[in-house]
Parts: sequence; C-alpha cells; structure tokens
Amino acid sequence: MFLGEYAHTIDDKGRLTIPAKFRDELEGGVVITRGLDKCLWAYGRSEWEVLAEKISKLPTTNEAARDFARFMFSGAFDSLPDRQGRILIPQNLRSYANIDSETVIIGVMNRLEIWHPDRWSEVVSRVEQDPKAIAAQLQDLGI
Amino acid sequence: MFLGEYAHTIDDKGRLTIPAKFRDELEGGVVITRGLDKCLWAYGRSEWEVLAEKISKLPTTNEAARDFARFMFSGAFDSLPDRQGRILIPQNLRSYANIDSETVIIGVMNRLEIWHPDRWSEVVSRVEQDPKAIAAQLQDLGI
DNA sequence: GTCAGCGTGGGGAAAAATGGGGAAAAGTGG
DNA sequence: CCACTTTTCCCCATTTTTCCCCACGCTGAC
Repeated sequence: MFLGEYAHTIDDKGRLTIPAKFRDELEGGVVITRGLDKCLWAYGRSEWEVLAEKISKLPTTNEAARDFARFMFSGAFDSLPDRQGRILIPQNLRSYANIDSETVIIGVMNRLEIWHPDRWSEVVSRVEQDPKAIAAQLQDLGI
Repeated sequence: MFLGEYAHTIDDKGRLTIPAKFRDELEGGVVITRGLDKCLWAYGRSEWEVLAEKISKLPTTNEAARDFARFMFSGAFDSLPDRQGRILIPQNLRSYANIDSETVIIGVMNRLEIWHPDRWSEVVSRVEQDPKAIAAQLQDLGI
C-alpha cells in the first residue's frame, strides 16, 4: 500500500528518485501515465496490467471510451528503476503535469501520483477548507 | 480499547512518545493520518487496513472521491515504534494539526487523537460550557 | 531510601537523495 | 555498410537525512 507525501526533485537528466518506502513494491517495473487532474500516475507492473485489462475491455464503439484508452496508453511509459531507485520521466509527461524540477510524490493506495508542488498544495487546501465534505465522505463509509 | 488523556512532547527530531498504556496494542505498527477538526488520528495497523479498504473502493471517476482519497492516503504515515515506544510525526502532519512540541494525546475507543494543547482545551471547554446543546444532539443519535 | 518504569535528549552508523563521469546503444549522414 | 555524432543509461561518489541505540533524569511504588 502506498502512503505518504514526499518532495523530490527531477534532475537535469529527467530522473526522479522513487521514495525508498515504495521501492520494494515497484522493483518489477513502473508504468507512468497521464493521470486525471494534470498529475502523473505511476503503477507497479501488476497493478498496471489489471488497469490496462479493464481499459481494453471498454467498448470500442463508445467514443469517450476510445478517447480515454488513447489518453491512457499513449501517455504510458514503462521503465525499470536504476540501482539508486530512480526512474526516467519523459518530456511529454513532464510538460503534461507541468513539472520541471521540484515535484511532490504522493501515495494513493495502489498507485503513486506525481504533482507540481503548487498544484498539489492547491488540492490540499481545497480539501482542508471544506471539512464538511470530508465528514460526509467519512460518514458514508461508516467511520 | 484506548482511553485517557496524556500530555507529551514532540522532540526536535519529530518523535512522539506513545503513552505506555497504548503500546501493546500498537506494537504491530501505527498509521497516523489527518483527522477531522485539525487533529491527527492514529490507528493500529489492522484497524487502518479496514479503513483503507473502504476508502479505496470509492469510484476514481468521481472528482470529490479522488480528492478525498488523496487527502487520506497522502496524509497517512505508517511507522513502527522504536524501542522507547516513540513514533515519527512527519512535518506535513504536524503543520496540519498545528503542533510543534507540546501535544495532547487522547484515547478514543479504536484510535488515538493527537492535538495541539490549546485546540484540545477549546474542545473540552465547549463541552463543559454547553452540555445541554451536546446532550440534545446526542438524543437524536439514540444515546 | 531504593528500585523500576517511563519520558526525553543526543550521538553515530546506516541508508537515502542527488550529482556527475563514462561506456554502450541508437540515430544520422556519407 | 561504415564512421561519426548524439543520446541513453549504468555505475560510482558525495552529501544529507533517517533512525537505531544508549544514557540520563524524573516520578511513583514499595
């Protein structure tokens, strides 16, 4: 399970260090792709395959489904961490998420998300400022 | 079951001593996360896993659910107490609950809550000063 | 008064994050 | 098909951070 929030930098060669806590789960390979809300999603290979399977099962006759499949697969980039636990983030994905060097990596259960620091803090403050919405979600979950 | 109120300090390294009475239940690991009312919640690992499972079942296609999951998981931090029974509180959680060194730890049934002393005493005095209002609300809940 | 348990502080080893050099591979032009 | 240029990426080195462990002091019990 991926948890937590980390501030890491992408170096001049486009490499991003994966937080040490996540490495064991990602040793077999990482697939990075465009995520919703202009951040990047990174999955371990087995998780990715589950997701890819689901997407490929969507009806090809549905235009929205076609576009979504294009969006996910064309952006996807498959890479193996180097011995220092770093992965390469291709230029097209960096510009999609609007990140250059400073990034925030967050764990969201079965995937990582990679954010521009400013965009991430916007999300956090948006959620924090609406505690009633959080309470409602918690209530629905019986917490 | 967690009960009671304790005043402990977070040291310069961000470590918080877990009250001795709670240690046995938390030996297997502690997950700290953002709670309601700007305090932190700490769960034993098994309790947390039940919670996490529920949150992860929320639909990824719903924007509010996505933000909520991000908020909960990115705020969550999984740690094992050291031999002195202390756990690390990451910086982002400390600033969320607005705590630096002085804290109050309270037991609330299946979780702990970590508070800034002033915020905690506000909660206490609110209950003390207007017990009728609280009682009225509780009546609706069947107590 | 003594002893045991608990909370707190700090030193030092180990690991993590980051930077850079150089060999291999890929791409390009003759 | 070969030679040259450019890019990729593997590995080593340095700095910074993490975290494990030992030690001290306080408090309460016997």
